[in-house]
Amino acid sequence: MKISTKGRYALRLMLDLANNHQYGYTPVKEISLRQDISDKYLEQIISRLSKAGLVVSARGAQGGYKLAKEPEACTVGEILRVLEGDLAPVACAASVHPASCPRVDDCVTTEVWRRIGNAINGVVDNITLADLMQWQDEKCCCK
Amino acid sequence: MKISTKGRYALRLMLDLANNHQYGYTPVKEISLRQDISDKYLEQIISRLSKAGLVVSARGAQGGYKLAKEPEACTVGEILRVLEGDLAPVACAASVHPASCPRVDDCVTTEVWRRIGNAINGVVDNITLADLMQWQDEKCCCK
DNA sequence: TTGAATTCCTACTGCGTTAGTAGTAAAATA
DNA sequence: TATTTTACTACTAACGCAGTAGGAATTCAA
Repeated sequence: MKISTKGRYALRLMLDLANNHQYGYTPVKEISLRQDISDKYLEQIISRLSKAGLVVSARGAQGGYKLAKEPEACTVGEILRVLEGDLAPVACAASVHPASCPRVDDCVTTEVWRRIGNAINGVVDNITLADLMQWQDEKCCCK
Repeated sequence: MKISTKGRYALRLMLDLANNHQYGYTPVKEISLRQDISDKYLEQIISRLSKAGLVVSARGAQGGYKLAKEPEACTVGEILRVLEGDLAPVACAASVHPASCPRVDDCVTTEVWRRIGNAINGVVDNITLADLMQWQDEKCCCK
């Protein structure tokens, strides 16, 4: 019941892009240095975020990646789902294509999984990158 | 971000015991037949529930397992934690022994994981086996 | 026009976890 | 004493995770 490094790194990556949003394209290598994550690994992750349309890329020198939309319009839920898939804790309770199960008729545990899934979605769909940036500032000020 | 078969089977197992609570001890083999899960595998699962004190066992003929407390006093959270461990989505946000992390000072994503964990706990700690039994009845009546 | 920077694509690998299977010892009952 | 049942532990096949590696394609700048 854990989120993989891909999902965790994706969030740090996107927050990094949000922090540098004003400077245009950011190369993966820079993020890699700042976040201390292998650039090759980050590449795989950001490539999926790119295909999902959450970031846009520019090749060649001076290229890199930037957020496809403003930080306040990008939710944690969108990001995590790209890397982790549906956030329901079991396949039969997925919110998009629930897996069919022979026991579905008399299985009441599904309701538990459904409620957990809803709770998770309720959290991640209501936090944006802008929120994370603000939390950062608040944390910073207290020091 | 999925719950393993151990966790899922554990819940079905405990619900089965709850349904048969009035009849005293239930042997694993019976549960295995009803739930269509390998008895040897169930044995491993129930053994952990037993060590955790959620069920009590009796060896020998006419033996088996039964719930250690009434269905209304046993929450889904207790059950899942025995098999899945802490339900926080990442180790650094665990509610009992959070893993320490070198980035903890400037890492704001922890707050996301903490909120997800709280949401999950909020759900599972407020559903008891008795609730599941009631949902079963309601489902049954509609048919 | 060449070299450097950068994304893009895909194959490979080590390792730990999951999902079981299997066998046997110990205890209790009838 | 035979049968039923838990208790314990070792084993294994398959899979997913985490990361490495290498090279092709594209773009910019000197």
